Amino acid sequence: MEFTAPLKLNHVFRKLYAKGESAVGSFVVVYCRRNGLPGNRLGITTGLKLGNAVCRNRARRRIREVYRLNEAKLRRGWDVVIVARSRSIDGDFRDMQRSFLHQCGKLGLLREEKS
RNA sequence: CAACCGGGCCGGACAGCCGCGCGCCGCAGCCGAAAGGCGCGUCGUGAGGAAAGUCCGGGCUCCACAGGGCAAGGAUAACGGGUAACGCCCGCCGAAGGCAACUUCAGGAAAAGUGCAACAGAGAGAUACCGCCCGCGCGAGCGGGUAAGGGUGGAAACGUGAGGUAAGAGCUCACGCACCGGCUGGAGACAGUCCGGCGCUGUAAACUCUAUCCGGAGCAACACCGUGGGGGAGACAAUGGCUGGCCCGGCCGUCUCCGGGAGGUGGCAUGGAGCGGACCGGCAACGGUUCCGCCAAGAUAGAUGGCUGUCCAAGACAGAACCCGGCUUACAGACCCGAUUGUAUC
Repeated sequence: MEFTAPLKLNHVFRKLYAKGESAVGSFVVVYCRRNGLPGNRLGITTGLKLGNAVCRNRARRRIREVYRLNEAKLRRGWDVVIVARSRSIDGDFRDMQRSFLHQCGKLGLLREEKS
């Protein structure tokens, strides 16, 4: 990924859940907050409720792929945490991308369209 | 051909584009004095038969290791072998099931002792309800004998037949059964048309007894480098604490709360009780190591995904986390080998 680092510190996750902006979609829940860094940091949460390890892996990979394909459209300097919901395991991929972009638009994460 | 039984093997494939972990090599790219790091590119490689449950057995690591004794707890349970070891595997015995191939087994001891045996039933190692027989009584009944018959029950005085008797009873006999001792066979569990004794219910998945084994915790172990801190408050001063049960012995100021803190490297992967084939030994598990092949994930918010197309039997269960040997559980289906039974044909 071009400008995104993994987010691994547990206290950052908790801070985002507590103070970050959020948007709920049918595939995922997105939390975000400015981080004061030049790039973004991405964290993916796949809870035990989703199923066994295979299901959780699959959800995480599909979410990472959605993020990767649409990374160029996002603003920089944000921490983003994406929480998987059960449809992110085997829902339609194009619907999932559309839903994610809509959520990002709500949160003001999308870059201004260059006209 | 069908049904069934046992074993083995595989568990979507191929192509294109984009993307990821690791390794090697390259680079007139960036940082650095250098070592090296970052970036980019080529090539290679990249989850399972159960990776799972964490149920057993080990390796490895630390703790306790100056020990000694006792107790407790846990595990296993026919016999012989295999193995580093096992509660695993193979063979075999016994029991149960199946026409059979074959499958299943918490398979030591009830004559060391204690307990329990609900309901039913007269009675559960202690018994006479009905019945049968004898005696007494006019009679209802009473006293005694009796386990052959009835009924109850998972289980009722070893079973069947004959003799015997007042009626009966292993009381006696024949055959059988169970147990104990001998003899014969077998390496042994065990088996036997043999001989003698004996006739004593079940339950140990009740306590218990017998034999064998077991120190504890785990890679978030542990080692090294680095960072922060080396502090404050309180309690008890031996009649205390530690030596994860107790005693002897040994050691020591101890304990609780609050505050501060940053992580990295090794362990860790070209391995090892390794896998496959041939040969030799063995019924087999397995061993020999003689020969020939095969082994290449190693993350640490945790690498396999997305899209498109083709094919088919239409993709199940499911993701390595220190490493091995097993067990158990989950699983759409595909293929191969062998055996049994039935049917048809020769």
